[in-house]
Amino acid sequence: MRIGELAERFDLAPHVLRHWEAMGLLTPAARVNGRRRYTRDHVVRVLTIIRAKAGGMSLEQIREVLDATGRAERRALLQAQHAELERKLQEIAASKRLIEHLMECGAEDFTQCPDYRRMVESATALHDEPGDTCVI
Amino acid sequence: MRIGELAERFDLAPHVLRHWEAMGLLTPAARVNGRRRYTRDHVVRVLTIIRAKAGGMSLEQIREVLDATGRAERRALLQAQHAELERKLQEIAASKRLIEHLMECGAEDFTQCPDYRRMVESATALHDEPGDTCVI
DNA sequence: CTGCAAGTTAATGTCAACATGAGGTCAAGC
DNA sequence: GCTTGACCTCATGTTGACATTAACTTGCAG
Repeated sequence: MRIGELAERFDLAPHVLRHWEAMGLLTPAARVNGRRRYTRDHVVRVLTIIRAKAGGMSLEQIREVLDATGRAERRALLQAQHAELERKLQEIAASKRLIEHLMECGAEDFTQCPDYRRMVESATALHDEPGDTCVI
Repeated sequence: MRIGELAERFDLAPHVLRHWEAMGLLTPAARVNGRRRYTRDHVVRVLTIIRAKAGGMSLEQIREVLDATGRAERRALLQAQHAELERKLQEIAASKRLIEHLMECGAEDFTQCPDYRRMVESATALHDEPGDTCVI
């Protein structure tokens, strides 16, 4: 399988696969006259990379997981990533609820809506000292 | 309220607020001897920006929503953003399920696990033509 | 044999969202 | 009057994940 075929299969540009290779994520099975050749296993690997990216991992993080030797090491990395995903889920759910309210509320200047202020406050970690004089 | 105080309140660097201003997201209420002055309303605005960023919006998108005049225009923007958040939720949930399986599975080379291959396939939009000879 | 599409490396450009640094201003405290 | 610290503008640097371009080689059709 040549680079063009593999790239087209996932609607990627070939240089993306070369980039991933340069980043240490995807080493071709062989070279034929200098051209890269890939196998079925590489298809799974590319799928894995795409899925991991969709979950918000950086190429560096993906490389760590793919390179991890042994179950223990990989488990630790995955644990961290799992927690991170859970955090993101909460974060996005909060933003979503906020938007739902904004659409219902319909006040001309939504920053003046007391409901909105309450939601924003509760959804954001405040670094206020307790007893601060400026009450938002 | 000076820029340093507002920034510290959210654990931001002052130059971040200046950057947001340069991007058209946050205009100070006034200037005193050239120094920016902010009000309580700006606190809400900063919170809004932070929350929107946490939801994955770009500064440009945030500016559009904040600048939107009229309920209709804002509603349209929010609708789009709401759909986008829903998509992200699904995406992240899929990645999370994948990771959960990886942690349970524990095969030495997880890319060989048939369960894994099935999950990755189902979780990724494939651009294969039906009847393609290479069956992953 | 001649083209041409697809591959190669290497260098450089892009984009967003800041970060950093230079050089200057301003009010307060000693 | 002099220092200190927070502020100012303007310019340039950084990061991650590519995108683009240049200049070259190779595989295959006609």
